[in-house]
Amino acid sequence: MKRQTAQRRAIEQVFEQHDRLLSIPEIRAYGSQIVPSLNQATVYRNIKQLVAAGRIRQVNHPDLGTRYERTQKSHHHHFHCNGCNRVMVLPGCALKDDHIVPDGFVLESHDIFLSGLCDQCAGH
Amino acid sequence: MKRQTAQRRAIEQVFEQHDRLLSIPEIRAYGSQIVPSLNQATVYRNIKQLVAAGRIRQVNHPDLGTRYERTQKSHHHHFHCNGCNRVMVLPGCALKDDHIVPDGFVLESHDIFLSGLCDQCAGH
DNA sequence: TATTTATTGCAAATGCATTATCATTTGCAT
DNA sequence: ATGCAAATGATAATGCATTTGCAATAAATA
Repeated sequence: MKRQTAQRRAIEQVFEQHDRLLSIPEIRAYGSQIVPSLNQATVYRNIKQLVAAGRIRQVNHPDLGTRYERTQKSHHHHFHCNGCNRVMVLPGCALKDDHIVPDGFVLESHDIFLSGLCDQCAGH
Repeated sequence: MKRQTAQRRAIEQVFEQHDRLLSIPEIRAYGSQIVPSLNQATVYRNIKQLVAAGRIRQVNHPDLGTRYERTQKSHHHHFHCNGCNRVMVLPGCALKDDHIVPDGFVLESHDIFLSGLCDQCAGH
């Protein structure tokens, strides 16, 4: 990551414009609107570097596979809309506070994946 | 699934003996203790049939990939121990009851994946 | 502006989980 | 006990996401 390139700027811009979990094809599609030549291999290469640099984070969604999002966000969970198939961010924590692991267990982290319909898809 | 075979019985037995999320290699390893010849392709074939028959369910763990568990269990979540690397079942629900999705959203399902240390790995 | 070399685009290659092929074995009805 | 089709074991093949090789392009630096 020693040089500024239009492709890399485009990819970062995609994450600014779409504040939700994105797949490689989505990143490539949105990025192509900025830099039409944008190649899939270039997306992979830059995503890898951005993850290594700590600017974006990989999320393995149980239903959708590998996705990416910007790191600079506070604790949140992901909501997958079965209507529009997008994954949006729900700020805050949905985990019960009390006593969810058995005695003796140490809880270090958790991931919560919600799904259903977003307001647009649910409302008629 | 028209015939009873030693292999299929062995695989079902594995799930009875190990009441947690199992990977294909784990199923194969435990099953081999019952039927030594047990082949990996046979495991895949039988797992597929057992899933189709509704006897076991596939779970895509965000950190560990594809795993399987018996269906006949009430609502629960999964705890991945970073010590012994097993995934155990925590009965009950750890989701906050109130107002976790924005207005207008419809919540249909959720998956919660916890991780940390189990009692055996945490206790000294 | 010329030079250097990181980065790109393209296509082929890789790794991996899963599936298909096929000869052999085995459950089960007769 | 026999015959037939389902199931197995061994291995090759597939699909897919991701990676790599390489020539061409384009940032940065002098």
